[in-house]
Amino acid sequence: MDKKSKKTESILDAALLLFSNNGFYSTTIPDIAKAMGMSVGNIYNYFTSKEVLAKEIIKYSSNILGAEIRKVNEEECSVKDKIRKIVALYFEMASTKPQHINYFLRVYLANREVFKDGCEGMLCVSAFVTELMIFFEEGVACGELRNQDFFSAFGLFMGYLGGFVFLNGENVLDKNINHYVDDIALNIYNALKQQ
Amino acid sequence: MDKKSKKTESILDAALLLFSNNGFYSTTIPDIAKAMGMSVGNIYNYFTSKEVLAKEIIKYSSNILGAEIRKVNEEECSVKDKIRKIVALYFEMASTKPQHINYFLRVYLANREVFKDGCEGMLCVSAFVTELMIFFEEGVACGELRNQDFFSAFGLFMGYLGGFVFLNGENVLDKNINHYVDDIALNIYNALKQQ
Amino acid sequence: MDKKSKKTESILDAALLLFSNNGFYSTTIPDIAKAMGMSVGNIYNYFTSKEVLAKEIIKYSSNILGAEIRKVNEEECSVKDKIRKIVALYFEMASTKPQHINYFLRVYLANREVFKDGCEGMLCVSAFVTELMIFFEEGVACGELRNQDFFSAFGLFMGYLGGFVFLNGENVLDKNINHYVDDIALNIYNALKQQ
Amino acid sequence: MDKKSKKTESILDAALLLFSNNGFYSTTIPDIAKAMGMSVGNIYNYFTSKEVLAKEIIKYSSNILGAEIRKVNEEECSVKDKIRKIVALYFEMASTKPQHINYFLRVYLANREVFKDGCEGMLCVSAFVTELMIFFEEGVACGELRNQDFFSAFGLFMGYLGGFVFLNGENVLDKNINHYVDDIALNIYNALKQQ
DNA sequence: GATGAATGAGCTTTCATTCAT
DNA sequence: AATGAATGAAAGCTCATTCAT
Repeated sequence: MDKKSKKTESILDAALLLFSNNGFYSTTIPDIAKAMGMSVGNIYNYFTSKEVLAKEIIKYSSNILGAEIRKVNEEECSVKDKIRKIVALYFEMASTKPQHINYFLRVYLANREVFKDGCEGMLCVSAFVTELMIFFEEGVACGELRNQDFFSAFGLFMGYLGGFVFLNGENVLDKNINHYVDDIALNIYNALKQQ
Repeated sequence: MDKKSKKTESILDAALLLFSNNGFYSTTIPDIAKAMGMSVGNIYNYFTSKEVLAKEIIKYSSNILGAEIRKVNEEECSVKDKIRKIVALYFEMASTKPQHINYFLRVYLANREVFKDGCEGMLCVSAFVTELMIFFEEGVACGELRNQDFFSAFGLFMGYLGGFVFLNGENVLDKNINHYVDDIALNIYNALKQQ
Repeated sequence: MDKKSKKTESILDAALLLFSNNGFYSTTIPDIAKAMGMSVGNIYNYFTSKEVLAKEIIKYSSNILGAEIRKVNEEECSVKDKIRKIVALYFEMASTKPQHINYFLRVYLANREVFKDGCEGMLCVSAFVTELMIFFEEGVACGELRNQDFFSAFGLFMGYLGGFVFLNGENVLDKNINHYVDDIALNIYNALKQQ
Repeated sequence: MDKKSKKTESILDAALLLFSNNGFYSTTIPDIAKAMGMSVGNIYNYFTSKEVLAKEIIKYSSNILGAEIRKVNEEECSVKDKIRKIVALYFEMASTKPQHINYFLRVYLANREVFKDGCEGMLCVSAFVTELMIFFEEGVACGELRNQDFFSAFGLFMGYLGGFVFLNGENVLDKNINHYVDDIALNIYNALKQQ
């Protein structure tokens, strides 16, 4: 990776962290610059506006999350196990690198006006959606999952996991989020399996 | 209802609409005032700050949604039917009065800093959560639903429906959202039912 | 005193207290109304504006302070004793009804723009100035005080006392302000006496 | 002095002039910006708030006045002469750079709420108070002044001079303020001298 | 006389973006 | 590439004053 790409990525990382913690509008460009030890003006040499930066971040996070799911997709195991692995990695991510999931929940999902131009129709999260689509279609193909509308299944999977991470952030769960993996994987499997 | 309460509620309605359409930070008090044909200063005679207004709105919407679910809870029918009715009313709401659900998704869920003081731990949405808790516990009591952690079930129900409404708003669904009611109700039932 | 005058005076009292404690600009008409248990609008039936109210108050306080000094002027005693009595009553006032002196220091002396029209040249504090003028001229007439420009003497007297009350308010004095009466009366006497 | 310090000081000068002429609350940040030919926002790159600016100004003026008095303190002359010189320089200042003294009278002395945090107990005017303390203690040490409480003497000195500058500003004096120097210096000397 | 909802101009402060260096 | 001072529009909020009741 060349020097320019390296700096571009470190801006993405710093901004991701701040946006996901404090929200898009409560994070300022000077905040990001200070967090990086970089000047305000120089950030604009890498991203032409705050909105563009926000759009690049969602693609960046979507790629990272998608790559994790691809690893599961490439494993040789039952669909039931795959579901468990995806839930586990999602919650693992929520514990160790929560910025990716929080960015999705707090920035992407919420500030639609920011992602209006250029991210229509899940375009900016397609890396991630695609992997789930592969997972689902393979599960249907091998007969383990019921054949249904993809978005009915996707909404279940992602809404459930996202909602649960939100509940965890609200501190309403009795136990650590990782304790819920089995329960939740089972619920998802029961919902999607061939009855 | 006296005159003052009436105006208070009409501010809630106007602000709810704007916040849910444009987001909390992209909606200004002048925007709300203009939408109401009211002066900026007068809004502050009813709500002491923009944040306070946002908190009152989430309680207001939570009450309205909760009241709808209570009606289903009070009906005499199978749990399976109740799930279907709740999904249907949720999507009906998303079609006819989307501001309530969008406010939940776009404002409450996303702008945590705004709801920090006074809404901790789902406090401001308790009217709504309580009804779902009643639904779930009755379902368990009559043996139709598997006994599991409430939040595992709640996260499924609400994450799923919320996520699906989001997908609908993104225009990625092939059909009108009401066409998915049966699929989704079935998935939820399969996930939660006594196996 | 008729009902109207009574209410007028109670507005003066309430506003005097608030203005002297919090300053002219930091006190609002609603503050005054609330302190009185009266409506905002009704205050305007008694005083046509906040500025007019402020001007009436300085006359009101000047009358009260002037009346106190007149009592001393009317006593039969040496000029030296009169000085002591005036200092003592001034500090007594500063302890028991500080609003009058603080209004003079914090509102009248400071916010010149408010008193521009109608209070030029000490006009609004003439009741008070006049009494000190009488005191001074009698002292000169009886030979106890040196004949000098009145304002040289007035500035000493009032600047000194006012400044001292300010120091007291700043909590920089070691002892209670009343302990300084003798020292200060002596200093003033030494400054003004026939050498 | 570097460029940034230079601009900081020129903001202090501009704001001092406006505050002392028009009062703290009647002077707006846009007023100051316009007087400087600078943008509103940029002022906040130098001072974090209007209150902070006001506090910096009182320290700035206190330093300037203190430095003038130090010069007198360092001269070799009688205490009587020093009093005259201090009175003369004070009135000279009141004529040529009245903003410093007026700021003290109209802004610092009056708007206590503004100077509440960080300027307690004359802290922000200590440069000035210290010099007068030195003057007084040297006068006592050499036997020319009566040993008395410092604040009794300080209140006389500063209250008198401040009060007189106020009277001058009110246009009630018959003659130019500089004509009163001898009278006033004599009064102060008589008050403080060893009898 | 008495009320207090309503007005709207104006305040302090913020911040994305620019640009001379 | 890098800096950070500078801009200025726009935000949230306040409050003297009015006026229908």
